[in-house]
Amino acid sequence: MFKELDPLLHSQLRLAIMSLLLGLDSADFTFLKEKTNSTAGNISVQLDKLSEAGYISIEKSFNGKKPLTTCKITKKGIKAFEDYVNSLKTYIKN
Amino acid sequence: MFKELDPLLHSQLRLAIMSLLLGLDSADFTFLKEKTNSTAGNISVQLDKLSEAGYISIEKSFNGKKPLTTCKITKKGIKAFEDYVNSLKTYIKN
DNA sequence: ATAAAGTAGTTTATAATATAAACCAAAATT
DNA sequence: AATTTTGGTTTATATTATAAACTACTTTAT
Repeated sequence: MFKELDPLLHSQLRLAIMSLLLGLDSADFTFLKEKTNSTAGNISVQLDKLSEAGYISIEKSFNGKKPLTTCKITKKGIKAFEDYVNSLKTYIKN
Repeated sequence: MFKELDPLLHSQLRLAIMSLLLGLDSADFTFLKEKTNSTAGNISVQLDKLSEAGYISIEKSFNGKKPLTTCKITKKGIKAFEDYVNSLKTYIKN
């Protein structure tokens, strides 16, 4: 009947992050922070969780002298997102 | 960009309950418990929350000698569900 | 040159949530 | 009459989301 909803994706902020990353080659910390209208702390925590799950990859470098955190969605992440959306449909369709 | 997700509906079990109620005239406690594959305690708590928010109405009666808790979705609940689905679409549509 | 403000984050604390476990009362079963 | 089942509620616990506080540096103003 109802499919399980991956708890890692069933979170407003993490879902927003994944949704953004799905449409882009990559995105940096500040971009995600602005687009999601969230706080740095919250973003930081959620990126870690997504990264630990293997849903995104994170690269830390420097943009000139400033730290730069770049995120990409992984294949596993794309799959998880698609599965999540499919599961969701068992709740909201019709 | 992303719309807020009503935290009351952004919960697997409450969403399942609402989804069920949306398609029925009414449903009783046991039915909801079985269809959602959840525990009585969890159902009880979530029904209270939905009821307090005015998303459902709860009627307690007896079926012969057995207690019977009957739930109906309210107009407010239907509206909230629709809004939730629309908000959700800002995250999952491509 | 140095103080103040801004950037790009991380870590820690707190409040809210979901969930399960324990419990209760009555009814049905053995 | 003791045990199990039914239909729940209440309480406890573990997880989560979120914000607040902090770090480390850079840029800007004085």
